[in-house]
Amino acid sequence: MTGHVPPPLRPPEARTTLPLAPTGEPPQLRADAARNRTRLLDAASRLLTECGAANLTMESVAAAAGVGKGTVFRRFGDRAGLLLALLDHREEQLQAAFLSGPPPLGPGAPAAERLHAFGPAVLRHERNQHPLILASRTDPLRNYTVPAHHLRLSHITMLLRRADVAGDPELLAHTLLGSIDTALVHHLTEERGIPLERLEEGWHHLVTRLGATR
Amino acid sequence: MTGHVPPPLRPPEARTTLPLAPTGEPPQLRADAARNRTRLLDAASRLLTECGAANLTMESVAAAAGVGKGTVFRRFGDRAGLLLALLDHREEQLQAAFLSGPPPLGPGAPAAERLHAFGPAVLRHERNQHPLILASRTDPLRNYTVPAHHLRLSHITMLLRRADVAGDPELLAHTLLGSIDTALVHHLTEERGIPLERLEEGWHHLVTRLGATR
DNA sequence: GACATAAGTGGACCGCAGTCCGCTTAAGTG
DNA sequence: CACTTAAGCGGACTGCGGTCCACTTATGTC
Repeated sequence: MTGHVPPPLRPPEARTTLPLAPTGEPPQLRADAARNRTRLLDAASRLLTECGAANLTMESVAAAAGVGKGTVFRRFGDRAGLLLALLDHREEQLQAAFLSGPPPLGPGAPAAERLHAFGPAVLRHERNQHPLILASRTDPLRNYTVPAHHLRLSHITMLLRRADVAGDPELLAHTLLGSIDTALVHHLTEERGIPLERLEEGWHHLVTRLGATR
Repeated sequence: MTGHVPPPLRPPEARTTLPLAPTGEPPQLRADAARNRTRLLDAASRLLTECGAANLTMESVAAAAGVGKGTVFRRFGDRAGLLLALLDHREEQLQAAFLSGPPPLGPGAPAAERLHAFGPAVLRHERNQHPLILASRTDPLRNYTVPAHHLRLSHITMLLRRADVAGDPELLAHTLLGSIDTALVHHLTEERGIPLERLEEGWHHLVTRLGATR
């Protein structure tokens, strides 16, 4: 979840040494690269609060971090990649909460309960990050390939199965996630003036209707 | 639905003449402007099939239509506006089908039937336009303000009410539309290899589960 | 410590979206 | 038809995302 290294560029490289830990890839950066990475993230996060997402240019981030523009792109691939990396840290907290946190969101509660708790948790988690999240959504398809989304999706799918909800679990999971998608939520709350509470009620109603009774 | 005139720029202009028809705005273009508009749309549509959406630049469209670049922007606002205008014509056919076409999609059938018919109709309508639709989605919020989306939304909302579906009709309508959103459908069919038929089944299941029995 | 090399760096460069503003022209008015 | 004016026009210009490649450097090896 953590290391965004879009251009791994490492050739297929048939492993000669057996992997001690089953790490998919070694995201280990060279010392200077790792230092520049954190510098860039710090600079970006500072500029973000100072100037807003709209005024955050790749060049300004590079300048603020004291590195060249090319370095930013090499590390994060593109602008969306940088913004996604900024979101990543926060996302880990949410993930920890639903993967291993206390019930009803975390394990320990019945699947239906966890399902009910999931929507409000996401809504509240993203509540203050709408601008950044929206700014990271340039390509409408990219969202589906982001690791964070994948994790949420498989989590919901798993809960739907465990709760014995009828229907296609994968499609239902997509639909559920779609109903609390940031863009939609932002539109409903900001443009239409619908309070978050009503969205939470909507989530509960939907989950109930799909057959996950509390 | 038809006239995209993003920069009307007409000042508040307290009407002195009473409007004979209650037209919100006069989208009537000057003769030369109207001619250039169709020229631009023709050129764009030609370039689109020849080079694909990705290679469609505003400058190339302008050149192909024999007008200046500024004219394209004045008429369509931005790139997305041009692409949306291209989609508009096709969209009208779909609208005609669910607003005044034959049942079960059009009026005449019970609301639940129409609801069931709506999903497959949209899926099939958009089937061949994914690239163009996706290319028009730059701003994740814009979709919600597009007239076509608004119309679909209020249509679904109306059907949900008439079918006496329990819950918040507006939120449910958003959720239903989200479940057949182009980006999602494209991802599921192209990336995940899920056939359209399965998506249609998913739609029927969802609508049924929400309480609209056939 | 000398060496090899893969990884990292930075800034010149490119293409395109979008803006600006002085010029042109369609279309009412008398 | 002469005149007025608001709408339209076009292309130079700006700013940013993204690419490229010659140069530098960290790191493992002997």
